[in-house]
Amino acid sequence: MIEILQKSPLFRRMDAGEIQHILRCLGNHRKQYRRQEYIFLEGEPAPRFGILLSGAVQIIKETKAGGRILISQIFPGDAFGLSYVCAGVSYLPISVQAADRSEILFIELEQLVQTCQNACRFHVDMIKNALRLLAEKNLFLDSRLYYISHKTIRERLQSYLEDQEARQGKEFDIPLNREELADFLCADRSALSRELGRMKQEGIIDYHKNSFRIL
Amino acid sequence: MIEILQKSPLFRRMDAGEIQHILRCLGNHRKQYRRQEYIFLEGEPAPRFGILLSGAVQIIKETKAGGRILISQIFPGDAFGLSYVCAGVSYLPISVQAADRSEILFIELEQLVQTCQNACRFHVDMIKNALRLLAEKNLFLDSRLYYISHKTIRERLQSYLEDQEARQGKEFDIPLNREELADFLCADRSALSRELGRMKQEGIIDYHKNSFRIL
DNA sequence: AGGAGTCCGTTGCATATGCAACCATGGAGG
DNA sequence: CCTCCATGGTTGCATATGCAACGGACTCCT
Repeated sequence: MIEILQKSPLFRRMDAGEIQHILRCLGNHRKQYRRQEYIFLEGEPAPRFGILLSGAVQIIKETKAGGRILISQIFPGDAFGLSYVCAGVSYLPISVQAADRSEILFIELEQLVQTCQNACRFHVDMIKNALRLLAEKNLFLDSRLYYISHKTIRERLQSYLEDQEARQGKEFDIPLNREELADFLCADRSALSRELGRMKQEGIIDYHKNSFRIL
Repeated sequence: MIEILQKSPLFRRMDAGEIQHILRCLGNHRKQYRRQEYIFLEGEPAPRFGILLSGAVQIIKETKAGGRILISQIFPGDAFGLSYVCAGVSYLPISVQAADRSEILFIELEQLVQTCQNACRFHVDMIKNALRLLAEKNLFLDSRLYYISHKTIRERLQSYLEDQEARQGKEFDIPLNREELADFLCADRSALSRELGRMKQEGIIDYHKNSFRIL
């Protein structure tokens, strides 16, 4: 368990001893779930968030039509529900379900922000980590919105690829396959493929598999 | 100044005396800017965030083509740059410019999260407020992304309107005019108007000005 | 009254894109 | 070697939508 938490962004830069220590302040409230079991249910309030210790869980949304939309997948070490807890929502707009037998560590907002009686200085680090987590998600959503806000697939691709170039350099790999990229940019896979072909044809970009270059 | 801060989400639920007190811990670092002057410049690191005390500032992004995209407008009491600071970015992807003569209160991350020497308990409140701010923005972006991820304007409208209905009830007003709604949903104003007309025609919805109802 | 400005609906047209279907390639595993 | 499966490129077609232009209703100001 400590090894998992060391990889968790919420416990970033903490060693095993520090985590041991802070776990006592946090209450160490753990629970096991069976496959398919609901962890949070749409419509509930959100008094605590979770950290997945083992297994796999999914954030899902049930549509009016009865369908289920997969919002995101959570892997061991990841936190989920943090935004809802920090925003203090009284009605969860999504459900969280175990995709496998899973173990969850639950943390309450008060436990996170209160400087504990033990006056442990790691609290400050963990608060910083929580702020970082929310802020990074924010920037990620911001950038995605920025890409999608362009009306044509070509413009979406260009804004995305320019961003990747700025981060990784002249020749860069993208971490998504074609289908994932199409989903990410809210476009049809075949239409995206077509547009990529055209752009290569016109000499705007060059690519091979997942390696790209803007010309 | 205290009156402005009382309206600021970062100082939520604090009275004038508490704000006075916490300001001393925060350093009270203020600065005046003239119209057009840059407050943060694209490419800089982000060591501190700002709270607008008076005036107006804009978040802008310069495009490759030399154009300027207005990302968002900041009004007195609002914080800006918080996400970049909390995420610890070393390269700001946007610029912040004064749209009017403005006064800014600057706060550093360390000042926000460190329990101050004065051991003032308001720190905990402020940290909660910062978490809430980031989390709420998160949920806002999430919902917008959810609307936009639908491929047709009709579906975008439906998901948006259903959400508003869930929040406000059977008959609800939307806070955006047609042009703002079109921008928000990343659609063309005339196309959106056309689709609204069709939906009313088909008896799916009814509306008059900004008052809507789903049938 | 007249003029300017804002907001919103309407329409004709070109086209970008979703959709469905099919094929090619390459890797994994028997 | 063969089969199965995942990935991704291609294409025909219908249509949703961006774009540009215009007109009506309304407010505000002189």
